[in-house]
Amino acid sequence: MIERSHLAIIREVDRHGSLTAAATALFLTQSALSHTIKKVELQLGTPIWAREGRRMRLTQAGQYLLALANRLLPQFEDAELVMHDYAKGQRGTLRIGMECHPCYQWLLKVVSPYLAEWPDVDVDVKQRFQFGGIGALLGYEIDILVTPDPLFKPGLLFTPVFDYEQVLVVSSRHALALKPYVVPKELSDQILITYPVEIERLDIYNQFLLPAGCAPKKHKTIETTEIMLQMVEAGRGVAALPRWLVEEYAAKIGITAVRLGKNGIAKQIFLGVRDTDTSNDFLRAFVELARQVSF
Amino acid sequence: MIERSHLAIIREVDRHGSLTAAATALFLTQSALSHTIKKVELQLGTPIWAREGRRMRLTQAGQYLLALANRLLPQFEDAELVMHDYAKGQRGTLRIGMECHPCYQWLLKVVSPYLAEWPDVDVDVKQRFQFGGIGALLGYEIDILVTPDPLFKPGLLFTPVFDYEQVLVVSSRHALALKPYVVPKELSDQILITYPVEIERLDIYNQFLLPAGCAPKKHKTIETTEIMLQMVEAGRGVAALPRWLVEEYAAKIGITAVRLGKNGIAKQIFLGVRDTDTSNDFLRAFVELARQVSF
DNA sequence: ATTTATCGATTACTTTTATTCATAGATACG
DNA sequence: CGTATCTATGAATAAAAGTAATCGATAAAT
Repeated sequence: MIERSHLAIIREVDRHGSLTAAATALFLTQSALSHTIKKVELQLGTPIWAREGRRMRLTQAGQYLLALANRLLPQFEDAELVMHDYAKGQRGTLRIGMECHPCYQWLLKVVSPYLAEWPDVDVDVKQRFQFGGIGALLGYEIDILVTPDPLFKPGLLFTPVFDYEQVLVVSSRHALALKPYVVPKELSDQILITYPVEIERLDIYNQFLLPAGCAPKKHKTIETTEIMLQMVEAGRGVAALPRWLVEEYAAKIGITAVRLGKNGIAKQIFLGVRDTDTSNDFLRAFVELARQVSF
Repeated sequence: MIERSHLAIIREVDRHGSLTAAATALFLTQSALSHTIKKVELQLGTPIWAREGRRMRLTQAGQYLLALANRLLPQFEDAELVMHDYAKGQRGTLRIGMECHPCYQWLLKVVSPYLAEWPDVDVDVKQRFQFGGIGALLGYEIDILVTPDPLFKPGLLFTPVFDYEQVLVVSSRHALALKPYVVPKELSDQILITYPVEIERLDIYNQFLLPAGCAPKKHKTIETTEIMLQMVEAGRGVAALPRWLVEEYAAKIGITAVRLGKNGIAKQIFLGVRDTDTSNDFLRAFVELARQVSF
């Protein structure tokens, strides 16, 4: 078997020109190298060097191995640096799962400074999970889950990162735009636009319409926030989104936020992680940064 | 230090799904693997696997190492096959040096079947040497020297591979074309074309003109055999070449071979090798094939 | 629900391998 | 021609790798 150490010997002998010098560079005695070399040559069945007096000339086989050494050794050495980064918690891939459609806009604000602070950490964002966000977290599909619905399970740890109010978005020219708040039955003649997720995960149903026994005139689904808001602006329907998001867009397009019910719908976003990962520096740093950015 | 064996362990554990199975594949006990793994993880400072009950899941660091293993291990394994070929004398590069210009045509006839017989041997031909052909052989610049001038030195071994007659080539329409042979003074009014080498290495001078105290009217040098022969055909000069070479071209172009002197000039081509290389199979095979082809 | 089989970790012990020391033999250099 | 320097070698030793036996945990089978 050709070992890494054999390649290292071949490279150092070539670099320093003699066994003795190579031995010093490798922190070994000349005798140790001589023994090792003899064994390797015996085992390979072919000499690596041709002995000419006290000079050692690489044979063709030796030249082949030298080329191999110069190719492979740097890869070993690089891998060791990488492993050192992993060991220090400086390197890795942070796989973030999103169970909260509008949070994407918020996430971008966190990821941007995070990437600058952790140059050797890659960030990956996933939005679809076969067994739900919690399942993805437990199944190591993702490392952090961004969700409004924490599930306190053994092995998982949820941290609230920011609070917001879920509001109704309507066109600025809409009849409801001037109201201080809307009540459920006012949506009975409206077209409601939501993200394409199960109704149980839509707060406007859970916490607003269903308790009052109401339903919108029609329910449409749209993937992207931008298109959804343009539909709303055009008076083609109303939607429920975080207030901060609506206010951000309100500067650019004609939309208005209206409180849902007299007291509004208060929401909270959580970051979930596996508790085995709490010692991971770059993961903990992300959670920390997420909280800072949000206040 | 990451060793080849560590990469092998990571690959086998991944392949077989368990330490126990990997241990079997590596002809080791499960205990041995467990020990080695523990040591490596301790030394790297980061776990390679996350233990979940009796399951082992690769960490990100582990996945990095697995990728490294899949990249590097095949190169080790391939190198071992190559070394095996070297050991059996089946592989290598045969560096042939030529000190005999027209022999190039002959060499091609030998190399062609040789390459077919030794698929893992590369052939390289060199024609210019800083310290002469013998020097190139002794300095490991080449492995075989094709030369008409053997020099019996300790450490070198010369084998005659074929005999030929050096003849004068003239245009078929040339006055000398009909003679049974030429004498030196008949060249006094001729233009002599030779390869661009030292005069001492030109037999037509050494063995023909100089002993008789004669010289050609003019001496031109040309690198390539083909152009030289076309010049001869055009009546622009005469040249000295091996008879077999002239006869080969005589079928295509209008040239004729004429004996140099009453008895002609007999020549012999030798292959020279270092005596340390005589145990090299593919080198010995070349010398052998060269003799067979030439008879 | 309980037994059984399987897995990985651990401890103590054994074997193998790597390394060193001391030294011989060979070779280049002043 | 001696001297310094190089590689090779044998015996001794230090270090590493491996094994056997066994434990605790966990799936799978009954």
